[in-house]
Amino acid sequence: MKKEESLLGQSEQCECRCIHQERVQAAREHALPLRENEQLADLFKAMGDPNRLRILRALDREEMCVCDLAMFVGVSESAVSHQLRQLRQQQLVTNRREGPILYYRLNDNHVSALIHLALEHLREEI
Amino acid sequence: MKKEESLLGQSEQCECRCIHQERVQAAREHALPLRENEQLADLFKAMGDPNRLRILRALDREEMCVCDLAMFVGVSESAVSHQLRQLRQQQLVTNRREGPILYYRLNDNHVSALIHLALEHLREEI
DNA sequence: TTATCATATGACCATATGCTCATATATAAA
DNA sequence: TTTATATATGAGCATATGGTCATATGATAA
Repeated sequence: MKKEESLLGQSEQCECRCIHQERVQAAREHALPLRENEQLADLFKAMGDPNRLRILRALDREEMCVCDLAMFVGVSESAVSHQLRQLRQQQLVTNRREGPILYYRLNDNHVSALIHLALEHLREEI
Repeated sequence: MKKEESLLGQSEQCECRCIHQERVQAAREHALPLRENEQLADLFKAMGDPNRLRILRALDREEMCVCDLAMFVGVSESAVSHQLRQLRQQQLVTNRREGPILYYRLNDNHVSALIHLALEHLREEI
């Protein structure tokens, strides 16, 4: 995780046999900033777990509280709470408090759109 | 990974305190089949690594061979090859052989669309 | 055939992940 | 205040993941 292209400046020659230097160069110019790339990966990673994905799908319909989600997913409330934290950190869900109960919902419609697009990909490919 | 809702049939009472049974029930009816949910998670997971994401972004422009990608990402060709295998398994990339060289490219435009949508989400949220 | 190049694959290891359990916090009721 | 409810959080552990190294494969050249 720490071996970045720090030492591979744009004009350096590589010791490895690299076939298309121009393409590598072009790819570098087109690449996302390190930090943004990392954030993007974190976003996909947050969606890349079966239980978190179930949670997102459930919240795509209506808001639910933690114990509902725990029962739906079939794991402990603590486990769901840990998962929800990751989803919150990636701005995938938000909540609203009603007394002692927190109602979770999707943060915006990008989430829904991402899932639907991915499902399309999945269903086309086979 | 093996504790599924196998024991939580639709009509059973839960021992845990669950507030909105109807919502849980509705979420169950709306839920994806286990296998499809798993596949969907695998797809997002494949996109949820910084180096694999860089590879996908690079291939979004033009096809590249393994050693190009290795140089671009800044890891060994072996590492890239391992990553490409995951991307192939998720149908995110394909390749074409030209002599001894394999040229990789994105499999379809869903991939590109997913990345752009996720980037939108990222950029809006802050 | 042998040698070489481009890539793939398996074993291994350090780190990351997801869960459980115990505990902490926050709100509401008694 | 004390008690209960709903959720959050930290530690610890088993498994998953991503990299390296060594080796295998597949294509081309000699």
